[in-house]
Amino acid sequence: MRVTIYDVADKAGVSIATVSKVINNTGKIRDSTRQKVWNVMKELNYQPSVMASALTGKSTETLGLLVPDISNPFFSELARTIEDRSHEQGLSVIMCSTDDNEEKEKKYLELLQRKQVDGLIIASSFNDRNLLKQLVKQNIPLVMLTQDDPSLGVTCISVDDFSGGFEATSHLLSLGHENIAILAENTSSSKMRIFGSRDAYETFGLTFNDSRIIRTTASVANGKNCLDHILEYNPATTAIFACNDQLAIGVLQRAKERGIVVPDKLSIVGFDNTILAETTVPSLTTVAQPIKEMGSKVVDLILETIKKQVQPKERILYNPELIIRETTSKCR
Amino acid sequence: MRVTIYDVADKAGVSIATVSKVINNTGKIRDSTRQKVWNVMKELNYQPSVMASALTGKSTETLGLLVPDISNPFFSELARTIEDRSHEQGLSVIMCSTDDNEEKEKKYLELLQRKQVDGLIIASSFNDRNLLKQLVKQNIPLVMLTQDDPSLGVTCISVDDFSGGFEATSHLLSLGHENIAILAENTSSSKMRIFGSRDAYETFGLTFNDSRIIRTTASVANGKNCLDHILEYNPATTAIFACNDQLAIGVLQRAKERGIVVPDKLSIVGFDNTILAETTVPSLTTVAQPIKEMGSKVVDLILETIKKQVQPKERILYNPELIIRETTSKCR
DNA sequence: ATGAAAGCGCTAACAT
DNA sequence: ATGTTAGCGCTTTCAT
Repeated sequence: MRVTIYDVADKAGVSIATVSKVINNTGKIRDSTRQKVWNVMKELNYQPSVMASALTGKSTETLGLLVPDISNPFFSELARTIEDRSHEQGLSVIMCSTDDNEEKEKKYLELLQRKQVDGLIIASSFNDRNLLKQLVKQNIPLVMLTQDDPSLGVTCISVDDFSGGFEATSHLLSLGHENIAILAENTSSSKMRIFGSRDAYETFGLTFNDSRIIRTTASVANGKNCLDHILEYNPATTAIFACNDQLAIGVLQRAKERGIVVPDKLSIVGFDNTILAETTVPSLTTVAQPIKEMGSKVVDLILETIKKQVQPKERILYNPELIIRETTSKCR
Repeated sequence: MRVTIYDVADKAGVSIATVSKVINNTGKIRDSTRQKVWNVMKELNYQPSVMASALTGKSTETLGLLVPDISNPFFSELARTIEDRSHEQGLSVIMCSTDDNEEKEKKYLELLQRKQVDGLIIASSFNDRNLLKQLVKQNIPLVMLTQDDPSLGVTCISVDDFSGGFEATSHLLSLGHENIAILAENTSSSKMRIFGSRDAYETFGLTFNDSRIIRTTASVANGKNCLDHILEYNPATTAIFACNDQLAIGVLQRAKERGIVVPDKLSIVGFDNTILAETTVPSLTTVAQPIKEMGSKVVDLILETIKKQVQPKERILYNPELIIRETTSKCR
């Protein structure tokens, strides 16, 4: 059987209360006693049960992380920094890939609550915002990541999507492209990127056309399909702004398959600057998010929220950075 | 406060024992009572506490997953299938990236034990095999993934690394390459891939040279450095077999940077067939692992182990598949 | 078919 | 400075 606090107490010749105190560094304990207990703990290889202590009201030292898909490089890179920072602070993280699927979102949220996670990091869009509102009402520590939705009244950390969309589109516009298609997801971030794009058009004195937006979800395969679609219905398109790297790469690959030279015949801008962006040829012009900073920050923030027991509802926007590589060139 | 079993019992006018029984579908309960309790649970949105039930000896419904690095596409893809399968079976998974760092390995193992995870999936090499042996001795359900080490006496799931190494090298050899460098990690899988490579040499009646092995760890950056090293000390090298895609891609990129045309001047074979392999240009010849099957299987197996409370110690090898793309060609 | 009560491993208030 | 004890929310005998 498991070594319990009783075993330690017995062997050390003290009460369990004393042992508990040395574990948690509370109360007043004589140094010699402390030392004795320490020794016994080591000797017995005693590991305090998180379950038991959580039951008494202490924390579970566990965070829940919801992302659309952990196998998407952007989110796995994000997850990695979150994991590192969490572990540094003594927390472990349970990962949940929601696929932007309403049922899964709900199920995972329930699961995580049953597990009494200390806090939730939500980097996945929620079809049913009410679920989130409920969490807030229940005062469950919660920080949104890559999901800037002020209406929720919780802390949001994200890149400045508006500005990112603006930069990406301005870049294309300044290269002379006017026939630009946008590949977007059904998320708040995509929405803001589109607004940024629209703003760029206006800045350039051009009119933005909603019909150039194609809705889809992040995957290389979808990127390919989108290009097929574009070529069929808008063959005059000279540039594509994809709201994430995976889509951009799908476009890039299909272009290659169809003999369309990038960037000569088609310029492409992605978003996220994942590892994928560097490994393609031509390498992908994209908008970088400061993944490390964001991941680190979100953990610090959720920890703070947990400690203070109040939802701080800040709104933190990081600056995106347009990284010009080889998939964009002058329109001709 | 949280809704507890007492609240439900009160409101339903029964004892907590009865409620417990309907939750777990144990004992004999009158249908009408069951219905009544069900209704109250729904009404109160009651969520049984995993903590409390775990404390009574039931499972925590949690798995620990140890990988070298979740942001490595191979492992994030693997993690995704594991996560999916686990959730299907009602389990959540805590992720731990060890970086093949002995301290982290130890720390995470302790952490996961304190959390009383039901089982461990270990896809990370262990510097200190004793830690693993201890786990086995403590009878903690444990399955090794991508780590075929029969000496451990536990179930191992992996691709047939020997055969993978053989295939990769045979491919190169049959193209006429004889001056092949190998980029390997310090893992059991790399070791077997090297043996496979050696076997290929022997099959071709050639002698394998240990000095052509370069040890490193998985990352694009390391791949680049390795090529620099090779070019300096073995400029006659015509082909490289990298034990994972990241290294292969590093090589590919550096080759491009240095003006070495792939595959004309240098052939490259990777391993894993991650998303990266398809997105490069030229696309990467690599050895595919059946990630989905392996991920699914490992969860089923650990579940079985948990249920039966005995370590089954099977050894499951999946067949690798050489995928010939564009980074390999005849030596000339 | 249902309930009372002991116990899981721990914390924290209260005694001593 | 240390110990006693009452919970925490649940499961599981054992009564009834």
